[in-house]
Amino acid sequence: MFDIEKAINAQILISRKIIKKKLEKEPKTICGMDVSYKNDFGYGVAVILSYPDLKLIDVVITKKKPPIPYIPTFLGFREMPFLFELIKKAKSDLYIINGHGICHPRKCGIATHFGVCFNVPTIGIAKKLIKGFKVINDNVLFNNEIIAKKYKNFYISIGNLITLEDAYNIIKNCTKYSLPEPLRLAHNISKNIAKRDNENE
DNA sequence: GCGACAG
DNA sequence: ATCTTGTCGC
Repeated sequence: MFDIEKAINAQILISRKIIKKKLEKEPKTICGMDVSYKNDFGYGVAVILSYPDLKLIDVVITKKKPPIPYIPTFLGFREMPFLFELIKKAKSDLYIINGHGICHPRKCGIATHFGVCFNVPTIGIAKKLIKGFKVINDNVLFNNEIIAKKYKNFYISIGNLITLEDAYNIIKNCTKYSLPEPLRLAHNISKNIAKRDNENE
């Protein structure tokens, strides 16, 4: 059973451990992570690219059943097991996660959840805002603070160990199409694997 | 009937 | 997220 009260408390504790600081140095590698679903299974994929030239370095895949169904604002608890398996084999200077970072009611979207738990720099990328968040002039405000930036058709917020300015510039530098390259590739691969794996049954 | 909230 | 075809355009 999924205990909502405990999950909320966990998110609050995690949010207190966010470290917002500039990257020590420019990342040499960036990893995009995403999970696609088909029937009972989820397919997690991590794609590591060099930066800033964006050459493919590695792809890691994991297949398993998600622990809980999707519950808005608790995505981290559903997908963390996938990210945990992926990071074992996918070490990188920076991680881009499909989902929000601190642009979340308790400042604990999946990118923050993951970034704090594994003490790695993360950026959250999401195509839609969570209920209650509004964008004004491409800025998402939360208590008079710019908590996320809209860029093209998605939103950028920090997860952990980075600043929004750094995150924005890096995302800008690695977005050629509708999503940042590491994430776009992870998304495409996970979707294809989910489809293909299911066809062989 | 009301609300409709990442993936 | 997933269910789903063709079609327009570069």
